[in-house]
Amino acid sequence: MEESLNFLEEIIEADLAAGKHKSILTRFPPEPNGYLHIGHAKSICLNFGLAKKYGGKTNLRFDDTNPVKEDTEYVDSIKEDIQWLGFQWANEFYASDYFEQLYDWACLLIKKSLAYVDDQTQEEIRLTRGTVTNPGKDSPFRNRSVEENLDLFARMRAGEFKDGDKVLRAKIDMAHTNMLMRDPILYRILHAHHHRTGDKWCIYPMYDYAHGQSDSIEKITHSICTLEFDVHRPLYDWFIEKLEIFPSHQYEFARLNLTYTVMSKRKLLELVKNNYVSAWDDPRMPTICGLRRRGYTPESIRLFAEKVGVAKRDNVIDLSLLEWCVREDLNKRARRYLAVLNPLKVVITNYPEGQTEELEAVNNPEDESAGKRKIPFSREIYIEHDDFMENPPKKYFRLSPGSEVRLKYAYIIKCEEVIKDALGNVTELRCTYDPETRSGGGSTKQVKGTIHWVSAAHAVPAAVRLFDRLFTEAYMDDIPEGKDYKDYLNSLSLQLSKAYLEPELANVQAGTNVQFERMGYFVPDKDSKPEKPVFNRTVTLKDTWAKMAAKQ
RNA sequence: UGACCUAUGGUGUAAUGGUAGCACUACUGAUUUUGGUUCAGUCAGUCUAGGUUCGAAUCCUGGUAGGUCAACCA
Repeated sequence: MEESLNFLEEIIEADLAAGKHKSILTRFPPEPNGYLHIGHAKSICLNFGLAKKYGGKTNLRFDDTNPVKEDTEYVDSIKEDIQWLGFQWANEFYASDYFEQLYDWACLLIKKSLAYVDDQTQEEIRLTRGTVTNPGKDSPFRNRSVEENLDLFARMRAGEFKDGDKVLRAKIDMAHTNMLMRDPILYRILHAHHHRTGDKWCIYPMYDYAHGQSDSIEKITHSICTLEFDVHRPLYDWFIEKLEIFPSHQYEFARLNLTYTVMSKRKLLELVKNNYVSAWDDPRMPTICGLRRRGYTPESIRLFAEKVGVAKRDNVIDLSLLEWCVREDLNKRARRYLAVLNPLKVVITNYPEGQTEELEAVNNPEDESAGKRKIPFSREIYIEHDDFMENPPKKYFRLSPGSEVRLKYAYIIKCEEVIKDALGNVTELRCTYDPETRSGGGSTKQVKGTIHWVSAAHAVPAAVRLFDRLFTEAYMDDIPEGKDYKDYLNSLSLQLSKAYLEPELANVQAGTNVQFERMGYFVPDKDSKPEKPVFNRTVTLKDTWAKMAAKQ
């Protein structure tokens, strides 16, 4: 059975078969102006994955041609995230490494009468560019002599002019149907400090003038980018042709869109800047570092990238696929523990006071080699508040007055009495247990429900936040207008301040992924059918654990 | 009233002129010390109208729908 190829793999295989390249070289070219998100992860997995599959290499190149937006902080985070995802670049380059070469090539274009210095204002340039349906008009400066252009361009570099006074433009065709070909700007004057070149330059190349040539300099064979750069390809090719340099080729694929998820760098930056979230790595963020804090593994993200596929049509991936990918990975690897997030006290009235026994629990039901552990059981325990309902709907399997339920790894208990406070809130349950039903004791008694619990005397209080789907749902398609967005986000965040954890969890190392036994909650069904549980959203503890340890 | 890109179940993605397949979701059943997991199954698709062909998701033409392009951003 032959594995089917995506369109990029087909292109590469054809190129390799035709002897066009001996091996392939791809690149991942982020602009260091923000943190990487799940959309970049797709691109990273593609570029590195393709190179790996065909025995090639991948460069990391920072597209740092706009100093006013870029920062070293972003460079560092990008490198960290790529490595965390499990990829290693062959070379670390910067577009700014090529500024001198790019300048020389610009002079070459001038000499070939293919570029000129334009004195028009930004406004004039915009107006004379025409529209998508109307051709543009030639600049009055379009036919300056080579000598004058060379002189002016050198003086631009020397800093003789203010920002915006002049630009260098390619001389192509002001009536071209592709707006990008209407004498695109190559260089603009920007008296700004660059995070790498400092104050050496006051003219900076534009994306179109820098990207293809950078690819060419590095001899990138397959320059893979997203669909919106499709219209840039003729320009990309134009520079390579006129400069007669290594013919890199650009290929476009559809970028990733995820339901309920904000993916624009601009909006994510807004969330951080306005303190709607704590930082770029806030677990509610769709950034790679945010996903990492939420407990996503590199493996799960790589699996996701593989599952979403690569094509040229616009797509919106269902968030449930991403969630499926973590569960798929973690179900097999992460140990499971008991933790009660929203506790309700239960006193087992017929269990001897002061008695404690150790019960055996399985560390991972899908992996026997993970072994077993002991958990303490005693007269007073906490159960999940949601696991008790005073007036249960028809198909409720858990505790309600008079009903029986199994405590995972322990006994079957029966709810005998409900205790309420003055406001009528349920504050405690009185239950009895059946000593014959100890787990593994051979009892044949069956009950419909099994719930998790922790011994009140032994439990560890958790002063941490839990990261799970509730956070995920905070990503809406658009950021709501107004200032209550922060409250909105917080209302969707699950506070774990009340939670109690099984004592063994205190020994778990920081940075370990763990899963809690059924992290479920009830949501009313849209068609107002009886409410329906949503289950096992693979709750994981990661960096947060270190914070909790520090507090104690 | 432009150019370019795209169109396959609810969502993605295969099939490259020869049986429309796979995954996620939803639903059903089996197993189950959590309703999770696992296993089995069900629902559901070629935008439209012509044309070429023995045969079209695939090639051609015309429509339609969506996307991209008019930063001195990338």
